[in-house]
Parts: sequence; C-alpha cells; structure tokens
Amino acid sequence: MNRFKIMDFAEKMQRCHEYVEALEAERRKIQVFERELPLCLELVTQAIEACKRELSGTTADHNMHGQPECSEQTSSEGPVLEEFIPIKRTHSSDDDENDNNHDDDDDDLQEQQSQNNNNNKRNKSNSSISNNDHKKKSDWLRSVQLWNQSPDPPQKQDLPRKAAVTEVKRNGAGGAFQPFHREKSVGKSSNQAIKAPTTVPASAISSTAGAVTGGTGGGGNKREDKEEGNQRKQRRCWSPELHRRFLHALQQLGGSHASTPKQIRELMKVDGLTNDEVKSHLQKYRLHTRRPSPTIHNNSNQQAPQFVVVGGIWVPPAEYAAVAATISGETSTISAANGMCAPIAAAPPAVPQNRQHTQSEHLQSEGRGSRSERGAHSSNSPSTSSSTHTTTTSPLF
DNA sequence: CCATTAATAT
DNA sequence: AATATTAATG
Repeated sequence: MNRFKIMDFAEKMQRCHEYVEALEAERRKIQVFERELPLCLELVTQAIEACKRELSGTTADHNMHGQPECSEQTSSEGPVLEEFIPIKRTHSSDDDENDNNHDDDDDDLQEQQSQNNNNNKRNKSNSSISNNDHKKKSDWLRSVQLWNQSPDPPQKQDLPRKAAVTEVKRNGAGGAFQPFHREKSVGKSSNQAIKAPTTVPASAISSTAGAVTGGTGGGGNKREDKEEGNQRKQRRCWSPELHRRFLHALQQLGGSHASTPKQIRELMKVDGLTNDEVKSHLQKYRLHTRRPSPTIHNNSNQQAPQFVVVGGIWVPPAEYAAVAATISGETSTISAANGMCAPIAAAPPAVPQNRQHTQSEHLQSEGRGSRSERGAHSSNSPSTSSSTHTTTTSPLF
C-alpha cells in the first residue's frame, strides 16, 4: 500500500512541477498584456507562488486540492494554449499538448491609411479596462494586434474635441501633405500584383514595403509603373476611424443634409482627404440613411420601425457608441442616438451649438456665408422629424 | 467654383 | 451587391 502512495505522490509532484512551468510560460506570454490583463497576470503569479510553496513545503502531507482555477487543466503541457480562442474545453484532464502557434495574421494591407489616421479600431479606452473587461475580451484582444502595428500616435489622432485646439491649418485646397497612396498600379488591369514583368517574386512584400514607406513614399518607385495614365485613384477605404471622424463632423454641422462636403472635410481634419472623397461618402451615407433596407421589408413594417433608421445608419455599434460617448458626452444616450440619425431628423437648431469651447470658433463660419440654401434645408429637415420617429420621410413620393 | 446627382468601375 | 471614383449638371 505504501508504494502505491509513494507513486501517487511522486506523480503529483511531477505534475505540480510541470504545472508550475506551464504557468510560468503562460505568465511570460501575458506579460505583454500586463496593462490589459492585470488581474490575469496577478492570478497566474499567485498560482505559481502557491504551487511553488506547495512544492517546497512538500514534507507536509497536503493533497494539492488547493487549486481552484486549476479546473481546466491538470496536465501541465496542455494548459498553455488558448491564447485568444474562446474555446472552453470543459476540462480534459490529460489532453495532449497542443501547441497553438500564434497565428499572427498581420494584415499589412491598408497601412497607408494607418499612417495618417490610423488608429486602433475600437480600443480607445486604455485605462478604463481594468476590471470590467470580462466580456468582449475577444474583441479587444483582436485589436491588440493592431497596437503593435500602429504604436505611434500619428498627429491628431482622435480626440477631436481636444485636438481641435491644435487646429493645424491644412491647406484649404485639398491636402497636399500626404497624398497617401496613389502610386502603384494602373487602374485597369491589375491593381496590385503584376507590376514588374521581370520577376518580382514577392508582390506581397513589395506592397508591404511600399505601404510602410508611406505610399507615395519617397518618390522612387521600385517598379516601373510609369504609366501615369492612372485615371482611377486608389480607392480610399473608409476605415472606421475615418468614418467616425466623418460622423463627428456631420454632427457638428448638424446633420448630413446641413453639411456640405467641404465643410465636412475641413472638420474632419484628415489630411490627404479630398473633397470628392468626402462627397462620395456623404452620398453613400445619405443613401443609407434614407433607405435602411428597401429590399426586404421587415416584418411588422407597420409600426415600431423604431429607429430602424438609426440602425440603418450602418454605423457599427462600436462606432456608434464611441461617437455617442465622445460627442454627446453626457447628454442622454438616447439623445445621442437621435443625434446619430439626426442627419435627417434632429438638429432643430440648425446651428450645431458649440459642443466644446475648444473649437467652434470659426469652424465653417466663413467660407461662403451666402449659402441661403443651407438655411432652407436645415429648417426643412427638422420638420420631417416630427415626433414620430417613423422617419419615413418619403412615404408617398 | 462648388455642391449635388447620375454613371461607371472595382 | 456595395462602395468609391469620375463625369455631368445647377
């Protein structure tokens, strides 16, 4: 009988040891995320200490039942995995040691943007995340990867409210500063591959390099795509951040209908952004705001469209929240919601009312004050809003 | 010129 | 099908 116990004990020791090692490995991994996962780190650390204590103080009897959160893995090798995956293996005592290679899918594409207005997608609150992050971990975890991609604060970054003070007077013309990317490719046949007929084994690499360099980059094109016949601009992709700015500007101006592309662009203060691009985006925005989903009539079309429109504002919820928080600050959430859809409905007082003492000043004041249209529009729009949020402004056309 | 609408390309 | 770019129009 004794031997049996001894065996058991040895085995336990071994396991405990392995476990400690695994824990340490784990801790090394999450060390990077210290800021984001403080508790996690603490937890692991404590666990390690506990185990070590147990090991060192082995003489005492002690069953090692002490570990509460050990549930997921008793085996040592196994535990290390599941970095991001939400997998919830119930417990699996002796799993194989599956090593997850951290597949860092670095998406290098579209870094040209990140230069100017890069930003972490949705992780704005760095400090706030401390204790209430249990949910949506996967979400911002994903974003973590973005961090290393864009570690530096470009210039204005976000915080439009505050940044406004800076107010870098971009040239009114159209941002000649950083034309961002316009270099590569001819519009037609092949946009990004092809290039050099010779070899160019790594199109991907080249593209990456180019992007990093900053698109137009220092001039010398590696490839001979001298065909400047580019009639087609490189598509401007509206990153969430850009869109956020867009919305922000829109709000300041008091709705999509009260705002003109130029004004929007100026408010956005994104260099390299052309008037046309804003214009285009505005067009799309308006389209979407008016017709959430013409195709499928939602059931219960009759009533309770609610703010379908709001939803229709294809603004991603995250954005929406962010913007709402950012802009409305503390004004009731609901009002914020309205604000969003406001483009068409809200904004009764035409003038966007100074939101912050910071800016305003002379935002769009000058320019051409003679636009009488604007007034008409603004006065007109609110009427549509009426009380019922049906927003079906064009019931019968 | 500038803003809006329509057409076109990706 | 959606979205950005270009052209046309007021």
